[in-house]
Amino acid sequence: MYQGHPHSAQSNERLHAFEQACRKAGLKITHQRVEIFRELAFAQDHPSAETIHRRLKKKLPTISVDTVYRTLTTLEKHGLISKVQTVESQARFEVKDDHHHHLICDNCHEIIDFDWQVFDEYPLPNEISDWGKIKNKKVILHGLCRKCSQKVSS
Amino acid sequence: MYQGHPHSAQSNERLHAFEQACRKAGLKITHQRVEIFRELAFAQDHPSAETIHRRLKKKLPTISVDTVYRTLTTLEKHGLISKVQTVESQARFEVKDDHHHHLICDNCHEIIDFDWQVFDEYPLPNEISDWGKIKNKKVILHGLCRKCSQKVSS
DNA sequence: TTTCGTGCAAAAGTTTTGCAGTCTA
DNA sequence: TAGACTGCAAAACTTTTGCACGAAA
Repeated sequence: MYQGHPHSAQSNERLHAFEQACRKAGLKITHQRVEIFRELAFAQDHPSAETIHRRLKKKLPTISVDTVYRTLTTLEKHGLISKVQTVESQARFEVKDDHHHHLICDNCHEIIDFDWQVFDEYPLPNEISDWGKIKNKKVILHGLCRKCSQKVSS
Repeated sequence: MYQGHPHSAQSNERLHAFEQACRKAGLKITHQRVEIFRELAFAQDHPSAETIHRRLKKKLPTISVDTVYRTLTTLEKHGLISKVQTVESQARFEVKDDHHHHLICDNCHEIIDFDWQVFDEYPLPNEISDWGKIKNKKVILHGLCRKCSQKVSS
């Protein structure tokens, strides 16, 4: 359910898989790309391009925002990451993973992932097949996270 | 499931309810607001501010884009309409209605509504209650609509 | 008549793009 | 070395805001 710790073996695997995928796609493995992907893979909060840029400046002081945008667009085009559906003005991203759902706090805009296997296996209503071909189904829950509901009520 | 025809009794009811809600909220009932709401209520495609503006120019040639933006923001603030979650750069809107789900074509970006009562009544996973308080649950299906899958395959 | 809303124009916020130099393979 | 990638700067696109006039209650 949750993503690995920055220094775990699982993390290195993830970066290794990323480099493999880049090679396969004919993308050069640049310092910037690796760091952007790493940032996204280890963040649990589905950050925007601006957020990723801000965080990376500590490590790569000269990285530019447009590189972050360009890289995210490229990686999305190659199916390595995806945009998250939100009602916010800035686009937010996550490492591609079709099988999870989102829990969104309407106050602080935190987005966290959750699994729901029973739902995943549940058949869709019949009428849907008339519409076309479904590739992905996802549940999005909105509400107030624990922290925000305490703030609001206090 | 679907929204009423422009000239049905149901439609007039909808507009009437809108005017009531405006009065209750202390909002003046201007020509522009009524037309923007009407456009949204009768459109079945969850239009963006730009789209609404383009469509309204036939009827109200002098209406400005910023009025459309301002009106949509105001109506959303008062809970009469809502933003739709998308991965697109322009925000899209719909008349507020908590109990329906979305079917999105990844090619032409058509968004249509569907009902799924079995899901609505299905209990959430237990762990969710640890996170906070859920106010709304929604299913979003992605895929290719019939028209687009034919185009792609031909 | 008073207050709120609109249209205009300008600004702010988000993302994309052309170009010249830099780096990966 | 060749082609792809980056950083810079400028542009494009989306949305918001200040102000003066116009419209609703």
